[in-house]
Amino acid sequence: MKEELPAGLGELWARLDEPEPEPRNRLTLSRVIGAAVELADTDGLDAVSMARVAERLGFTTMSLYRHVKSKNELLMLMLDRVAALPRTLDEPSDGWRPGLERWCHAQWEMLHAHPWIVHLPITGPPITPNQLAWTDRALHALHGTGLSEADKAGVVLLVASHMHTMARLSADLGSAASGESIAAYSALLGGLVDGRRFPALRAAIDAGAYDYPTDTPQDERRLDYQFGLARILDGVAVLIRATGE
Amino acid sequence: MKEELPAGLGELWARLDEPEPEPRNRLTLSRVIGAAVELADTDGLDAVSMARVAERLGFTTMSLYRHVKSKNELLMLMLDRVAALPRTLDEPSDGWRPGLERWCHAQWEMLHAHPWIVHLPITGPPITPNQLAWTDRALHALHGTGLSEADKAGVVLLVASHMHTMARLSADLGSAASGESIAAYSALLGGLVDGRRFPALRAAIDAGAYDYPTDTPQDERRLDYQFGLARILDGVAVLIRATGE
DNA sequence: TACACTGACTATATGACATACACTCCTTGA
DNA sequence: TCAAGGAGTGTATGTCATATAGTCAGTGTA
Repeated sequence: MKEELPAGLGELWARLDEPEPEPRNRLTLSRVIGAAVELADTDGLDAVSMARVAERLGFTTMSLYRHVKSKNELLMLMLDRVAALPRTLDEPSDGWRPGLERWCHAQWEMLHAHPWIVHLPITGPPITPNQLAWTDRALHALHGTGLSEADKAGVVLLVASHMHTMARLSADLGSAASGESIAAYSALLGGLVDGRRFPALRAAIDAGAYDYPTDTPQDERRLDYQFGLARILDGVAVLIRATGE
Repeated sequence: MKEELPAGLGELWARLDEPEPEPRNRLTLSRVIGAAVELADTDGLDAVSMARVAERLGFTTMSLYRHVKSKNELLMLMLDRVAALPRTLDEPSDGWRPGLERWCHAQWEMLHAHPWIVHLPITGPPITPNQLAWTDRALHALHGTGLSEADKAGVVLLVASHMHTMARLSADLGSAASGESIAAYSALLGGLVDGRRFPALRAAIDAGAYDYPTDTPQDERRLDYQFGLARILDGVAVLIRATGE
């Protein structure tokens, strides 16, 4: 959770673009990142320790530090590795709203392919090339709306935050695996909430507003981001209309 | 980040309500929580280790485990301790929107009084009494809008998530203390972003959309949650209007 | 051919951390 | 008076990131 704003960043990105020099049995930055990502994908972010990454590559723990300044840097590089912009986003959209919706869908796909992303102890703003690319695409989608640049930036932050939050919720619910604990939670909540202390909440629970569908297959049981996104975009539409007047 | 859904929860809440039995020099659950909260308030969440909490109380590390099952449980109790509903929210509001806005303001105050809240490694849904109370108040604010219970729940989740996200951003930016690194980031961003690769982002930066006001006093330099909230509530208004038809 | 240098990896060590486990008392109730 | 249990202690284990000091093979220079 400690944060040092990095110094030689450009240098780091340059190193990323270098081709693999000698494909011998040598350790490379790319291999380190790859192993770490694999670990996170299969066993979660907690499984990513310097020791385990090194072991998977057949080297000693400390060898990683030849290629990476700290574990924090490795985590940042993992994010960048995985956050490549999909082709889909290059096609032109008809209007800002479909554009942003497509952007969100792509973001959602990425966040679900690598659920550990939302658990990265990242503090501070995005600075990796791929992250900047995502931001650029979202801003681009708002081109022609008449919004000020500051408003565009605000909208992008809002939308991106929403996706991030929902993905995190979804990942947490999903990793409380097999749905059992979800059902358990529903029951727990139902039993815990006293109608006298919490009448509004009680009513919502009784109406089934907090039931998660436990019968749907594992993959579908993602939390839905659409509802919130629709509200947000409706609100953005209001702003755009007001700006145009 | 590992999650076990707790067993004897009701029992735990009951223990919270018990009056302090003997105010001698004994360790109590309440004192443990209090010391932990003080530590987090002054030195951040990372400073909260079982060892340091115990030291502050003049006991050994292991003594804490007599009152708390795990550090995770302690973190949950810290949150509950600090998340008491303020009186303000009891007064009636004229309409759902002012009601939600008041709710958000109160939430913002709380999150800023204890910035570590947003860094709690909480996975899974809220279950402490005070958290439920907050949810209940928010749902209550939407009473009379004609929304379905499920929609109300969706709106509350959306609004609460937004506050949480903005508080987190604000805390992170604030803890990169003294504003220096914020300015440093602005400069870094400005230098890093290539106008050919990221034209939309470049335009936004050049328009000052990503400048943080470094001249405002420390306390005011909080990230603003109002912009996003206004968009969200505008969107909710659209939904309410559509529902009423 | 000799040698020093360098870059890549290893070995070992440190200090923080959560927490298991086995105790030592002191208080309380019978 | 004594047994029992509760409260707190002491010690130990395993994991973690990472500092520091090697080791060793290959390379360029004399």
